[in-house]
Amino acid sequence: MGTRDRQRRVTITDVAEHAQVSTTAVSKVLRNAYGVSEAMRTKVQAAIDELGYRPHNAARAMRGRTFTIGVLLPHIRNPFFADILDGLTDEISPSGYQAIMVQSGGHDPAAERRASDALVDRQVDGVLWVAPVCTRGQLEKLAKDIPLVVLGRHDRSALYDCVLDDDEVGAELVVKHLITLGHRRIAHITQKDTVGGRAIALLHTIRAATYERVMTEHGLADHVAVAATAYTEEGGYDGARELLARDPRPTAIFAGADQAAFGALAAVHEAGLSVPGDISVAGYDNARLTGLAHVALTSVDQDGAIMGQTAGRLLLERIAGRTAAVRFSVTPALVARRSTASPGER
Amino acid sequence: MGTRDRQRRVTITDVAEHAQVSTTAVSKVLRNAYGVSEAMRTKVQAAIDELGYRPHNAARAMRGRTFTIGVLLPHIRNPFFADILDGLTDEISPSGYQAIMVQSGGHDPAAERRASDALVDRQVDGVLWVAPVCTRGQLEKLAKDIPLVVLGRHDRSALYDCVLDDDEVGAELVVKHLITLGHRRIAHITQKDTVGGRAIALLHTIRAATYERVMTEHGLADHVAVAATAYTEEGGYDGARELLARDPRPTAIFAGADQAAFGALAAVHEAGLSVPGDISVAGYDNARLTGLAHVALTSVDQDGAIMGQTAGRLLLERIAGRTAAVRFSVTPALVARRSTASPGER
DNA sequence: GATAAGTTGGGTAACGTTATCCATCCTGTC
DNA sequence: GACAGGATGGATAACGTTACCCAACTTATC
Repeated sequence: MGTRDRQRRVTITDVAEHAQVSTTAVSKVLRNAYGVSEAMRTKVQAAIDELGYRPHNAARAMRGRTFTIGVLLPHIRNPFFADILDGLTDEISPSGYQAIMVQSGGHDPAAERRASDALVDRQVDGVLWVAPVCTRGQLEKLAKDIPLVVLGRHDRSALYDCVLDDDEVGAELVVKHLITLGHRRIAHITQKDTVGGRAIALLHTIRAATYERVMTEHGLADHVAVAATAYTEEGGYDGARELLARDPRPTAIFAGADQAAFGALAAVHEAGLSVPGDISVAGYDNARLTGLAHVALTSVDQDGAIMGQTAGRLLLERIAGRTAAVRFSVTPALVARRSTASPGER
Repeated sequence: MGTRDRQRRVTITDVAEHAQVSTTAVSKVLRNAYGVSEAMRTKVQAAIDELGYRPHNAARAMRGRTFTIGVLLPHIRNPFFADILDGLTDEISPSGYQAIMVQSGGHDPAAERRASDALVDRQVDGVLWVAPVCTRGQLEKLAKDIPLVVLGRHDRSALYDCVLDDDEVGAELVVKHLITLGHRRIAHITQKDTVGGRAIALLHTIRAATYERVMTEHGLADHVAVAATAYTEEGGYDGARELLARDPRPTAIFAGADQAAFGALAAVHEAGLSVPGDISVAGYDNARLTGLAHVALTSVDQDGAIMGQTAGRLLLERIAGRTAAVRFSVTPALVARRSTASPGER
């Protein structure tokens, strides 16, 4: 440990001595527990302030709560996650809770498992898991130990709460928007399933299925064209190249995520085609960059801040004792920008 | 706490019983401590695997290490931070360490303070602080308690290590690139200082100062034009509008960060001007999106993964006992793309 | 004025781990 | 064969906090 001379921390005992009371009394004040007079509260609070005492989290974790919420994110490259986190923080910090994040690593279930273990080992009071790829069984196993809210999955479970975007509505908005503009050959870029049948609950599956449904409902079943790559720039690039090579070429591409739409835009430009003159492109997520004047991507806005805020509220409720499962769905909205137009129009 | 029936955790005692040895022996095996025979090691390890034991982090924190590195990020909207985090994770996970992230909130020193306290309270073994805005004194105070590596600040201190990009080299590359292309009226977008004199150490100050130095060295002192807004899209947008309104108009804009460059691009397009026909635009950071075909932003690449990896190594060294301060500087490289060209050229 | 009921404050045993001792046991050495 | 010295394993006291008790006191009730 080296010779670092960490000055000894101020403990609850120091505060108790300084205020001439017992450690129990101090602990009660800290936890807003029953059985503390107003006089006691002010006296102890004064000592706390005077000594600059802060509770030792690890010691707390041995007995009670840690006042920590663990957030599992696949990665931190998607600005949508930042919105979620901000919403969560707004909701939980007034109650003295702190959010800590851990990267779960996206597709690799083993890495994801390690990340979730890391939070459990650190005794967080609750977990917000964004876009998990593991099985529902594993989520339920975790939920038995710790209050859990899952964000961005269409699973149903009696053991944890779900916060999700209504991807069916969102995808329908995009496809109908393109149809209304006059497009018929509308293609879709989705994510390739890495895992088997259980993927049904994942949001990209919903978006892809809705795309096919709406196309079929409008008599465009023959024009369904799907490239299964990934919700990344590279995936969008590869997917768009694949779709553009088809004959006849689609006049519109609906990418299941903005990141993929960015990649698709690059591929379209590279092919010497113009947007929206030759090809309309639409995304999903309404990431910050979509709004920039030179990108102006049509997208679907899901209010990440509200989702994060709700997740926070649900976690606090669960920590307080609620056991019944709750499901919260956000209705998304279409944001039409200049990347989509009627086919043939400039 | 509700009626959740958390099944009791497997503890070191359970492992000891199962392996018919003392808890001390198990602890020694876990920590690779001295005084354990090969036979003992395998026996204990077998029991650990069989019972699926995982060390209880909070309990560890009471006595020894937590095997946790805390990472303070201003926010998670900058993909450059993701590179840093990935590099850090690669470096520390083989040693059994786990990184947890906390948002420090950017400009607000009070929020930053709360975030850093949160990590200290959670007994992390070391802290990587990315782009702190607090005073050097506060950093040193923290460094007295916990091994600290600061990333992205040009401070010097005997108490903590620094990992930084050589912003002087990077900024010089950009300005010289533009001058070589034939530009003379080169403007710069920088960040407005929120805090007083100490800001000298922050990277935007270095980039701005270098811009002025190189301009002056090339006899272009009269053409120096700086807009002090912020390293955000909005800041870039506002800054570019301000610069474009000047007479004579600059022929090139060097934005101190890619995010600002994106905003500047939007403003240029909105003004009906073309890039690079009318205006060349360059950024700094080489964020992922800069490479996309339809953005193609000239930028400066600083290898975030290497920086994160180095930070991880330095932290492990400090945890192991090193006390001498180290300073690690990464030399950046220019990535010229289509957003810059000779003035008047199309 | 005796008793019950409620309020307030404190003593203390955990929680799971580690580090410092200490007690063996084994292996050479003279 | 006595003894030193190293290797190995274990007992045990912390670490800072909380929650379950119980004791003492105050107020209400008959």
